Amino acid sequence: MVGTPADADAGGVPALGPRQLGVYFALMEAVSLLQHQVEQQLRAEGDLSYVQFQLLARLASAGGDLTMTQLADGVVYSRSGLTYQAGLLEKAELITRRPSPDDERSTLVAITEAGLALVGRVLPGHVEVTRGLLFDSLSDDDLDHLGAIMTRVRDHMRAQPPRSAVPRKRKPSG
Amino acid sequence: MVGTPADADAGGVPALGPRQLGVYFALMEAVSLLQHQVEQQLRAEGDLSYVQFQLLARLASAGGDLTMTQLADGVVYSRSGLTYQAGLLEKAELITRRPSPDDERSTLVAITEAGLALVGRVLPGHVEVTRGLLFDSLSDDDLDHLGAIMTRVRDHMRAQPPRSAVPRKRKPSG
DNA sequence: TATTGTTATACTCTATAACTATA
DNA sequence: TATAGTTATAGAGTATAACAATA
Repeated sequence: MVGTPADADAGGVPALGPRQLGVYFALMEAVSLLQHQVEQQLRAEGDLSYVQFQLLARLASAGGDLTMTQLADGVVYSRSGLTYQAGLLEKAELITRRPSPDDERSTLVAITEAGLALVGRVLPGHVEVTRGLLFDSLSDDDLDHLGAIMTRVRDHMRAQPPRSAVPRKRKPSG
Repeated sequence: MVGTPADADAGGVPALGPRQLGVYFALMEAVSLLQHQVEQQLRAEGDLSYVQFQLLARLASAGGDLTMTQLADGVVYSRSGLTYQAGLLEKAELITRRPSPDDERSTLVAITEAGLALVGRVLPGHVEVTRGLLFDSLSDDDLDHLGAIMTRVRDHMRAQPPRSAVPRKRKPSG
């Protein structure tokens, strides 16, 4: 913990909602551990990164095709990054890309049969890992609460102006 | 959502606790968005990655020195990765490394005055970002619940045998 | 022999900027 | 002019394996 009451204002660490900081660090560490395990599973069973899995899952759940921009939303933070990942997935024949007839600037991305099959093959193990690490520790009530909280938080974050929180730059050490 | 009741068993996606999947995806996306914003802030105000911030924060809150192994725990998943990061932090004079007198295999890592100052300089903005994105959406009750849940989950994950969930390898597509 | 940490190396991923083409 | 996407490129980060030194 960084800002417990005891050491607040000692060593330059300001006194700032230690309870919230504790929650924040617990959240980040738990998700970090979960994500690491989940990545191991995806790599082992499907040779996929988590980002690639997210892209495939998004395409699998979308009714039809998605444009690159739609596909990127919330998963990848630069267009070139998505182009790179889409290139890999296309080379592995898990997705296809074709120009949109409506707007010829756009690229329509679709998941292939092989892509769907891979998602289907990987998902059980994926759920198994999350169950063992996350859901086994949660009561039904916890699950409801966590779901309500994180859905609200996620929607709030999505609605946020993307770069509102990058203030003036104060160059530090080097 | 990948496994809602409607499309379960359609397209190869098995029917597996859709409610849990929803909670899981909301959690992962929310934290991903939060982490991305937080990384922007740390980079802008302190020229730090999140991993580097974690390492400094851990050293700042530890009473005294930590060994490399202690420092790595939960933050970095390979020893060479920590050596790399420690090298950067040392070069920036934010930490020091020296051989342990007790066990001469070990390296003792300590945070410098500059390191403490940097943490102190970066933390307010960090808290500000998390407040805007996370805590503003949470009631006091939510905060209690989330804290209780994530602390329990984190401790459960920490106690887990690290590599229990990496079953047999089925090579997939490429 | 086991453990702590470093080094060498290869690889994955991301981001910025320049570019093309369409709206 | 603005938007969608790609390409080139550079940089950060990670992991594996081989290694040295100590327990």
